[in-house]
Amino acid sequence: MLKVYNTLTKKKEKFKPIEDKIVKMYVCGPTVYDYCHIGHARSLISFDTIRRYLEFKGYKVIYVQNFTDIDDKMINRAKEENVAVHELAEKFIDAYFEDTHPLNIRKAVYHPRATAIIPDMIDVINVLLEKGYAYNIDGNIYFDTTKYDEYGKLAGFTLKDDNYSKGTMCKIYIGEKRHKKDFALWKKKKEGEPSWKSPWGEGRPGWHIECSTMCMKYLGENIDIHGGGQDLIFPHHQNEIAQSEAYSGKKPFVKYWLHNGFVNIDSEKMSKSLGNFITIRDALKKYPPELLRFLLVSVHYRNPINFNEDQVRVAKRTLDKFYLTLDFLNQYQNIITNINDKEIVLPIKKEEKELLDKIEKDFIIAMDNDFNTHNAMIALLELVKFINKNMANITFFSKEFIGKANKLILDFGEILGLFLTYKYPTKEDKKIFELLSILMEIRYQARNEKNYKLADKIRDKIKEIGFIIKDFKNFSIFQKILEN
RNA sequence: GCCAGGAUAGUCUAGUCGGCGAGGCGACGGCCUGCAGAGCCGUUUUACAUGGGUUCAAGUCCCAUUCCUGGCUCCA
Repeated sequence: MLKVYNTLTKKKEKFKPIEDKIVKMYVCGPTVYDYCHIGHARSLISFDTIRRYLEFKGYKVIYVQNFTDIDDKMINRAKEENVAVHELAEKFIDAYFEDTHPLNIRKAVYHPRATAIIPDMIDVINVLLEKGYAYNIDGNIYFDTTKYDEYGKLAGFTLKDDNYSKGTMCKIYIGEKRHKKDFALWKKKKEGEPSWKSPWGEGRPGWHIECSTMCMKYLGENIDIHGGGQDLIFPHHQNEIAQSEAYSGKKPFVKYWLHNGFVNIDSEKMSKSLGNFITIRDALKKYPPELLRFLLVSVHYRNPINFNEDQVRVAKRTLDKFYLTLDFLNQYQNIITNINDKEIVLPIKKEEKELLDKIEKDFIIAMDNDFNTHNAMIALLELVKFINKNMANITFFSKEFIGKANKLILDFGEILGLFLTYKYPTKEDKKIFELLSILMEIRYQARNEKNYKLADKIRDKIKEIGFIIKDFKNFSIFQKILEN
């Protein structure tokens, strides 16, 4: 039974999509005025993992993620760099895919851009005006939050208790808005800015309206999951709810609101304003992509994660344990053939069977509990430890166990977006594997004949190509050296 | 001020619709080893912010308090 924590109710709830077997899922994507940072990566990886798990549970997931390609930040940055806004967008949308691909973040079913749905947004705004939820002041259209009685329910406040004794709100410029929490649906054109024609004159959409419009256009007026970072709860998601429900008259707009926690750098929030952000691009120069994904997925998605060298080091050590297991399982056949002329096939042992069942059960229990990837990983780690522990004694395992253990780790690994190169080796990978296997066989013989000169030469040469060899008592394993 | 989340051994991270004390890292010791690297084992056990309360039983539930983080303003 899958349970998810819903920001709207602040409780874990049983997950039951509106339509059987189909999950309609929308995740807020980046504003494409800069490279994505590892905070984005965390959000994207969290929801990518959630998507993968839902698919594992048998749901068809319709996953939509937007690109915000028009807003103040876009306009300002374009001006600074002296390029057109759409050129800026092109550049960083391309960069988005370049950066997310190595992290095994799958593409959404739809990746709409705000500027591609301007007519749809205008339609939505029109209806809001007609229904009296919005007002027009000289070509600027605002949403009237006082007309929508549940305003604040996601963020945990009501307009009534909107008292701010400690300063923050005094700074807010209310301007022509009727209420300080009212927000722009449409902004009148300013000189030199991109603009579109509308019934209220030239202008451009406000920030929040694009997500509502896209949700409704691609998924419908009621969707199952809407995700994003915790910083989007207010005002962005709150405003989305208000305008969507006001538009359609159907509640709830979103059944489950899911929000991921922040990435902290040395215990401080990573943010653009603090300037302590690390782009995915820079991180990938320093760390292998799988290590990054592993690190980000090893913490529950709602908890804060502290990103520093120490954490990376710990993650690396743990990941190495997985690699050792996987390489062992993969090379098991070679190892066995080297050691024994003829194969000994033993039936799977009770202990092995029980362990596999337990791991599978634990993994699913963990993931069913609000996608607790941390515990899911601990379950897999238990299997890894069992294998690594008994590895030195090669005849310990039954062949059936080897196959099943390998499949289990790879299948579950795929849900976490890990170990995909083991599961889906390319033709090239397979050839390399065959070649290395031959070399390992030769080296094995050389070592048996105490011809260490040859054995070491092979080891050195293989290392130059990018593989290290680990010798155990009766056998050796080759491992790919991770590249950044 | 309001809202949300948190405080678990040297450190990081689980567990939180109650029922004998979790795991990783680090440290120390050992085993294995032609070399190298790695691996394995053991030790590091009055761990749950504080004070009350409920209970046969509380890290877990209730009340109060302290401190931390985030949001209330563009931000994943």
